Amino acid sequence: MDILAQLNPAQKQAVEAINGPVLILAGPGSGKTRVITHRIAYLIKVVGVNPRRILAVTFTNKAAREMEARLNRLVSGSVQDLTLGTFHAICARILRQDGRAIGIDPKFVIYDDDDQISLLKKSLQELDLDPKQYAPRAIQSAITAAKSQMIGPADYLLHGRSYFEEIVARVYEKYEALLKASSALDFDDLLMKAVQLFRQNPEILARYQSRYLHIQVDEFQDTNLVQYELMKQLAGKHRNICVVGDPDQSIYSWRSADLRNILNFEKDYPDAKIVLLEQNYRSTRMILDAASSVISANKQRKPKDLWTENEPGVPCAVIETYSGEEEAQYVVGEIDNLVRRGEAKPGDCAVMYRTNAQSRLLEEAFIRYGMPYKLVAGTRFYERREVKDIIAYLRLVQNSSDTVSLMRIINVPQRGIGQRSLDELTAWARSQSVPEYRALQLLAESKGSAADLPFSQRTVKALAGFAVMMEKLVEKSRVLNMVELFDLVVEISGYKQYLAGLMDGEERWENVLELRGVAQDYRDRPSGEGLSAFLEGVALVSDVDSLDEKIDAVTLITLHQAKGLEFPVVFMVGMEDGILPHFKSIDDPGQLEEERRLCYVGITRAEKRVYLVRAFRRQLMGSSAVNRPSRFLEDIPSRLTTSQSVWESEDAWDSSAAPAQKPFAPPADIPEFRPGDHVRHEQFGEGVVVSYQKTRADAEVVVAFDGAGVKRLLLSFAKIEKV
DNA sequence: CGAAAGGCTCTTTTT
DNA sequence: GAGCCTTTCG
Repeated sequence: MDILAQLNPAQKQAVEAINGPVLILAGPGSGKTRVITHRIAYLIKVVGVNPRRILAVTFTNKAAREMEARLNRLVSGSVQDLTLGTFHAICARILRQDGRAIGIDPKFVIYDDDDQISLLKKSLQELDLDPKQYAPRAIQSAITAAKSQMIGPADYLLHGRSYFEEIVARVYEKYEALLKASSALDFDDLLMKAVQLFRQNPEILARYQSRYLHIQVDEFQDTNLVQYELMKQLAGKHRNICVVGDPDQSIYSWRSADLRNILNFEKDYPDAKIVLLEQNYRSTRMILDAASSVISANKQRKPKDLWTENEPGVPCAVIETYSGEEEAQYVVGEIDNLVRRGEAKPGDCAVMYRTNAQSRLLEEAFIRYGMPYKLVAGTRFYERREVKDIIAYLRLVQNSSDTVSLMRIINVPQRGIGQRSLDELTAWARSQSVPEYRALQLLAESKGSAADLPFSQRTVKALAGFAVMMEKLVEKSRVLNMVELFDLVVEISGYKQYLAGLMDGEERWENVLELRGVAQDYRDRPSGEGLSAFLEGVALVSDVDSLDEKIDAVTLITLHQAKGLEFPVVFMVGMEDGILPHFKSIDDPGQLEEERRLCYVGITRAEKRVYLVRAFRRQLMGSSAVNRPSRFLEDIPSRLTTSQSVWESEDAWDSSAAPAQKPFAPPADIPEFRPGDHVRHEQFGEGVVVSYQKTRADAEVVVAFDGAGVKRLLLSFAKIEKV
């Protein structure tokens, strides 16, 4: 196959420019992913570069997987030798490998947002500061911002000007000490420490530099300063670095993404070749024109000429409904219409919104209507309590210094270890200057002869019991595979029984089973390695990673998550001032421009149809508010739109009433299953039915597949047959 | 010690 | 309206 054959001249140029720095400015739908994959394929197949010597950075794990799949079609085999992943995943790998050089325990755990907050609260406590006066969230964002500029606690103190910053500096210092004591790194550390490692150890850097002959960075407009620094370090020797981005799609400045990276790239690499991809293959001309008219209202931008040979298509539908409920109902009803007319399948449609909170109304409408949907975040699987609990057990098995995990689960399920006992434990551990976990071990050893300890007999027993259980897990973890270890944890921690006694226990148990499905992917690895790979995997997933295109259901997704995706039909809801643009951004011109880019990203996801939907009034934070139409709507010339008002009524929609229109038509015969039935699915293979539940228009079945883990499937769309 | 109830605050986007 | 914290009672 000729790799260059199906590319336009600009794309071809981008693929062939393999020597030296390259900056590709790629408009939406311009075949960016195509260019990246073809470039890598070209390097491997035509130039003969060993895949081991190529590094490709993506924004999400999903993008990485997709790229891998596409590459496999272009150059079969050898793709697994590529280094491919997110900045965070790649840095984690580097630090496990070489972090020792700067004092990082190779068994470090990765702390997510939640863990960070817990640790910050603990820091405040130890410093005798009031968490009400100094909101952990605020401190966290200050620390994140500092870390993305590689400012450590000591530097922060020097920079600190306000009183708040002084406080932050103190907390920052304490927080770092606690991280260190827990052998933990937060997300920002992964990046920052990698840069630090390379700065302080030129010989280690040299190794990576020589290895990576070619470096490729996607979504460059959303990188921050540390990421850029890291990239520069790695490209230091060969200078074959290719970055792809679109300033108009920069929507992560709040996560310290810095558009200056694009400008600096041209400065740091004056010989950079710049390629513009301006032909759009995705959208109709109407959609592209509407998007262009929105984005051109931004002042801070280089004008760009996007064009397309696609047909004009239909105008964007601008819809006004009465309330948030009616908005959701309109969306479902309209999708139903499209499906009935044969214009689209549910899986062709996406509903996009600014804030996660907006998904609830939509979800309710989809459920009521019996329309299949998949929610991309919202559920936040890895943030669920039961999921985090089980992961905390496993983390503690791997790394006994992990205090945050220890404190999380020491009394879950209840073991009679209350707050007071914990305070005593912390105090005693400190007085003995040992970590909490070690203190537990000491207690377990001295059981009985512990008259001088500041604990009651009962407390000692409870604490020691926990320590003994954990020790058993640690011991077994050396011989068990990941699934066996998982099962053992759930069993001897008493977690299974604990859930069984809870009201929503069944639902939460299903989540535990789903996590077990993830563990199955690591079953075949050697014991210790399986555990650390599993923990790393679950620490660095993003919500879009779980999006499954193969399921024919409407996608519910935030505008941020939608970046990089495309759908034939896009509904953007909440097109109101205060929502998009968000009220927090309205007063700041810079932030307002980012909101506009967000709007642009949304519109440009669409291939055939765009609906811009708003509600006349809606419930916001409890009370009802009347919002003006989004100012971004004014930027779209009327020749590109059709407007319609579809008020159902002035009364709030009675949610208990039957749907106003006929429900989405399910296939006439829905097969029935029972738990325990053996079934086969065309993608997932064989498995056993865990549960079966009829809904109004469909049925949902949960199956534990032998290979693919536990899946929740809608029978009207998934093809399942009894074995 | 733990469960339940009541009161408080904040809601943007996420690797 | 949800989640988090504190208080209160058993």
